[in-house]
Amino acid sequence: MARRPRTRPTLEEVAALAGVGRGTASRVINGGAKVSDRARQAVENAIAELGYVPNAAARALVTRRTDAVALVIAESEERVFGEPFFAGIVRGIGAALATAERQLVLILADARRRGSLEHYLTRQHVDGVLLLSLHGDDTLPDRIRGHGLPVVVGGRPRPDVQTGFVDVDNVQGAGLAVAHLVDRGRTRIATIAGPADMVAGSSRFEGYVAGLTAADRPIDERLVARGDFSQESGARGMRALLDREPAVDGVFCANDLMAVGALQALREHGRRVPDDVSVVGFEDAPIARSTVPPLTTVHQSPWAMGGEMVALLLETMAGSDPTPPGRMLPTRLVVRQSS
Amino acid sequence: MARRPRTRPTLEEVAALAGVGRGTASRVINGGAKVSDRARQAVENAIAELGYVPNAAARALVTRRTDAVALVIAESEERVFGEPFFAGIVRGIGAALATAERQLVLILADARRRGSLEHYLTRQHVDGVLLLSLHGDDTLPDRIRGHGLPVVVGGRPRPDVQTGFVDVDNVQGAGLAVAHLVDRGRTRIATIAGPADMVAGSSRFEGYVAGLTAADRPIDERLVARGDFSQESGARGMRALLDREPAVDGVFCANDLMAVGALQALREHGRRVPDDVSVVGFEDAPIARSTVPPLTTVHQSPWAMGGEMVALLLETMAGSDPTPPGRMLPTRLVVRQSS
DNA sequence: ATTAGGCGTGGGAACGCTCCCAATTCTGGT
DNA sequence: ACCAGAATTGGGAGCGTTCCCACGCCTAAT
Repeated sequence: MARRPRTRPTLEEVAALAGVGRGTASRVINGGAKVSDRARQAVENAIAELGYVPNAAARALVTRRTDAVALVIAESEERVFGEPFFAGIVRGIGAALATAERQLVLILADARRRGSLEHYLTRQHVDGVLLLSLHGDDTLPDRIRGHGLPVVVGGRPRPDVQTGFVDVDNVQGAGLAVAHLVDRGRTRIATIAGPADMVAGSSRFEGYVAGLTAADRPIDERLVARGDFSQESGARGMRALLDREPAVDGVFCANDLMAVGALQALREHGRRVPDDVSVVGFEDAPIARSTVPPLTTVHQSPWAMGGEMVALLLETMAGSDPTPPGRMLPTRLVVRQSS
Repeated sequence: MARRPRTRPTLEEVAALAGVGRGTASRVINGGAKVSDRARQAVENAIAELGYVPNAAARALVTRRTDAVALVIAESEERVFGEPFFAGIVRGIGAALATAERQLVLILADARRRGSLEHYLTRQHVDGVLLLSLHGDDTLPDRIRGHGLPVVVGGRPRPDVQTGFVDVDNVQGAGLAVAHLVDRGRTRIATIAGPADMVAGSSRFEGYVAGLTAADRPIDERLVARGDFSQESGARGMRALLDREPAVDGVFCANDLMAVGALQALREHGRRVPDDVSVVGFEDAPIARSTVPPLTTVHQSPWAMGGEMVALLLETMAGSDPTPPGRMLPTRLVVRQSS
C-alpha cells in the first residue's frame, strides 16, 4: 500500500485497478450483496494497494445522509463540561457513535448563536441531533423536530415537549437507597431533597416517599430538608434535621455533594457515621470514593446513558417511532462505609 | 419564510425564484464580489423566502474542503474529559471554530480504534486536526501530517515531532511563582516538582530554578521534592521537605492538587499558612478557590489555549507555515491567601 | 439442442454545488 | 451615434458516489 499520489484515489481508479466496473467496486464496499468472490477479492486488493478512502461528501450527496450526528450542548452551562457526569455521557455517546460508524459533530451553542444553530441543524448537515442539558423551559427540541430531524434529549424535557429522551430512573434509585436504610435497621430515615423544580430533585424525593411507604413507614415532615444540590446546602440541611429530630439515624441525600455536606455537619455534631447515622448519596460521583467514610450511594452510569441516547436516536432515524418515546435507565446501589 | 416543502430547496430553485442564474446566486452566497445590488437583493429575498440552506456535501465535493476540523482526544485518558482544564480547552476550541464557521468533529479515539482513526483522518473528511493529550511517545501527529493534513497539538509534543503545538509557558509561570515568594520575603523556598518525564513537570521545575537564579538564590537539593501531580504525593513531598529542612518558609508546587496535599501536611505539622509557610500552586484549578486558606496559584487559561490552537491550525490550513511552529501562552499569578 | 430464469456486471444518470468561460449589458470616451 | 472595454451574468462541466436498469453468461429444465 502506501504509495500516495498527489490526489486521493477514486472509486473509478480502484475499479480500474481491480479490472471491474465502478458498480461492482461500489457493491463490494457497501452492501456487498451479489458480488462474486473473485471480484470481491480483486477489489479489496485494489483498495488496500491504493489506500482508498471513500469520499464522504460524494456519498452524502447522493445518499442524502451524512452519517453524522450533532451533539448540542447549551454552552451557557459553563459547568456542564467539567462535570464528571456529563463527561461520562459524552464518552458514552462517542463510543456508541464510533461503533455505529457515525461522526460526532460537537456543537457548543451559546445563547447568542441560537439563531444560526437552528439554521445549521438541517438534514443538509447531520442526520440526527442529541441534546444535552438544555434549559428546562426550552422548546428547541420541538423546533428541531419541526425541521424533520430526529432528536433525543438527555435528561427529561418538560412534559409538553414531544421528544425522545433518556434519563436516569431517579424514583427507582431513591427507592433503592431508602430500602437499604430500612434494611440496615434505621428507624428515623430523613432526606435532604433537591430543588423541587428540577426533575432530579422532585423525582428523587418521590422515590424517597415511595420507599418509605413501601416499608410501611410514615412520612414525617420534620425528617425532610431541602437543599440545592450544593455541598453547603447539604450541611445546612443536615444541621436542620439534627435540630428538628436529634434521633435521626439515616439520611438519604439527593446527590453526593449534599451528602458530603451532611457528613461534615454530622462530624461537627459529633455523630459517628455509620454507627450513629447512616448516610446515602445519589450519583456515585468520583468524590463518593474519597469521603470519610467512603459514601454509599446510588450509582448511575453516564456512559450507559450516552449509549442509550445514541441507540434511541438511531432507532428514530431508522424510522421506527419508538414507544414509549423515552427510556429510564436503572440505577444500582453501591454500598460503601457510610451506611 | 417557513413553508417547508418535502425536499429542501436547491440553489437552482433559489436562482429561479430570484430570476437570476445559478452562478449569480452562488456568487451572492459566497464571495459576493461582482454582483449588482439588484441581483443581490433578489437572491437574498429568495433565500429567506425558501429558507435555503446550502448543502454542505455538494459544496465539499467540488471545493475539496469540508470546513470541518477534527478534535482527537486519546480516549485512554479516561480522566481527560472530567478535568476542568481540558473541558476549558474544548470550550475554547468550540468557540473559536464557531467563529470561523468550521464544524467540530469530536473523535474519542480509544487505543483499539487507532487503525481506523488514521484511516479516517484524510482530506476526504476534515480539513485539519487538533490533537489533545496524546501520550508522550506518540508519533501520531507526524503520521497525520504525512497524509497531508495540518495538525496542531495541545501541549508540547516530544521534541523530535515536527508539529505545530500550543502550550502554556510553564517556565515563565513557575518563575512568576518563585518571584512572588521572593517578594514575600521568603528565604527558604522549596518546590514539589512533577514527574521529570512530563513536559509540565520538567519545565515547571526549570522555571523554579530560573526564578531562584534570577533572585540570586542558590539551588538547594534539600529543598526539592518530587511528586506525581497527585494530592497524596504532594502531602508526602511536603513531609519530606519539612523533615529535611524544618526552616522551609515557601513552597512552589508544580500543580494545585499537590499544593492541596502540601497544605494538608503543613496543617498536620502545625505550620500556619501563610504565616509560617507560603504555598503557591500551578493551574488555578477550581479547587484552588476552596482550599483553606484559598490557594495562590499560577493561572493558565484553557480557553485561550483552545482558541490559540484553532488560530494556529487555521493559519496552517491557509498555507502559511507559521514560524515558530509552536506558541507558548503566558500565565499570570493569582494571589490568594496562601502566600 | 433450445430457452427461461438467475446471477453478476457495467455504466448512465443524478445528487447540488462551484468554477470558469463565453455572452450580454453597460459605461464612457470620441 | 458608435465602439472599446469593463462589469455582470448565465449556464456547461465536473466533483466522486450510489442507484438502477439493461445486458451477458451460466445453469437447469424442456
